[in-house]
Amino acid sequence: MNTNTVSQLLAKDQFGLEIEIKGWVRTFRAKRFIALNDGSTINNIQCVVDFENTSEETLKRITTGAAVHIKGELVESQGKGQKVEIVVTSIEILGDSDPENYPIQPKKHSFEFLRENAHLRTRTNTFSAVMRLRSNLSFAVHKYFTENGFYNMHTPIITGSDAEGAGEMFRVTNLDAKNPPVNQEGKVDFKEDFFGKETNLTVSGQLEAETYAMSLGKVYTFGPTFRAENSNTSRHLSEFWMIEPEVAFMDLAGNMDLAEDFMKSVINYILENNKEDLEFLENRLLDEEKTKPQSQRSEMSLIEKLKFVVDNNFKRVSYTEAIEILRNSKPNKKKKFNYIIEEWGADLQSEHERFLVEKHFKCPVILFDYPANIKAFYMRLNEDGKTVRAMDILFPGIGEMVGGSQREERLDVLKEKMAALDIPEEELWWYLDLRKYGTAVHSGFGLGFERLVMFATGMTNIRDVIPYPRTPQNAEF
RNA sequence: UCCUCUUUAGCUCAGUUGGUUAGAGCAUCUGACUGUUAAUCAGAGGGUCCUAAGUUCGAGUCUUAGAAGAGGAGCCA
Repeated sequence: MNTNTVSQLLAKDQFGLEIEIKGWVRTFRAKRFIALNDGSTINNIQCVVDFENTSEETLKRITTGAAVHIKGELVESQGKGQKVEIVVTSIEILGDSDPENYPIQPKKHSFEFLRENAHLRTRTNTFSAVMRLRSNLSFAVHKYFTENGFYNMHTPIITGSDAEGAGEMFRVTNLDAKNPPVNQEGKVDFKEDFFGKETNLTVSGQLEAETYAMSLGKVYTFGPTFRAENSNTSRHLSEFWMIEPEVAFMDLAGNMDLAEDFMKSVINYILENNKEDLEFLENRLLDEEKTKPQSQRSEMSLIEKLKFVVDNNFKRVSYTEAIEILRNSKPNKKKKFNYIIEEWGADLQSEHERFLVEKHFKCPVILFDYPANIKAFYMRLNEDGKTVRAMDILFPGIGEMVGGSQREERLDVLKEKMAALDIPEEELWWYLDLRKYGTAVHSGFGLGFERLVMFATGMTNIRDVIPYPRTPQNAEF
């Protein structure tokens, strides 16, 4: 006798096998039918209990959420709805689950409620599907880069430079918060802190990744990233996972090619390996859409959307072209936008990005060559002197999925831009060294992993695609 | 951080111009039934109406302050 997973048992086509299985009870119907799940698949296996020959005491302990060990025979199902089922010969209750208090009831729960029970929410179909997909997407990320000659690099999580400019940072300190040491200027003296200087949690591994790209050629980091922004939206987390490849001798066009090929590859991987989970999530979304008016329903189902991304080229549009499209668009002329586009140089608001992606092109869009003054200091200045080789990839329903650029490789230009933004050279002496010794064209991008998971699962709140979301005022679990 | 909305039973929600003992569905429990698919049928139990202060003869309902959650915005990934 072997201990199997539900996934393995459901795939078997030989009947009459003596088998064992351990899992958790999802529902127990008519004192006879256990729907058993062990996490190996979205599907349950039906276990048929001979209740006439099972003690009343045992039957009472078969409750939603209980852990059980079942021995029995795998047979062709007599009922409709499943191919195989288990005729139970013995059942052992491994762990009881008090039905009066168990929060996950056999009924629909709101995502808000399940978020408060995040330790139990993967016992539901939706969250188990989402987290299996998240796991496989993570694997697909490493698979893609490894197969394409990239080295995985672990960039530091505690960082000593505060010049990355990607957002507010979380300070890392072990000074006494009530009574910190103070210097002569009356400020906190970080020289006495653990690292002898001010340190923070990383907001990006990019600068460190650049150093490795300039020796190992093609590298990527995939790790946790922290932003202390007070953002209360369904698209932002204080702690999230970011994928950041960095490649030497690659220009912006190559960067766009890489990002597009990468995204198609990982989405294709789950289309091939998570069919059942995707079908479940697709049906969940279809049910949800039935409650909406026709005009608000999406044109494509979840799987159709994923296939569309894999099969079609992303639309590449320069910032300048995008401004022209927006300026001549209906909502701009009729003043429907909250921010009317009037001239070149305006920063694009999310309403503009949504218009381009969801109304105008109806596909993922890569915007490139942005005005220099709305982008970061390290981006490669174009020959026109006003734009930089930056690119953002915008996805329908998600917004900005990727932000990347060709990096400024010319020492003098980089120094000028840092000076203009008051970034002290001492802070980034090592970053400048890359431009002093063997500098070369290089590029990379950052991709928010959770936003990828959102797109792949159709979930609309980023807090529902990470196990334990960290957001302002919330670090439970 | 700003704007809008929400907070009533374990969950999802209703609750009229302020008025007796605050309701429904699901869940739970009890009983019936037993090849069911979120089983069905009958019955029962279950309430700090988010918190604090106020107005009033009387507040779930009105006012003020606060907390938490959601949606949108900004910022971004």
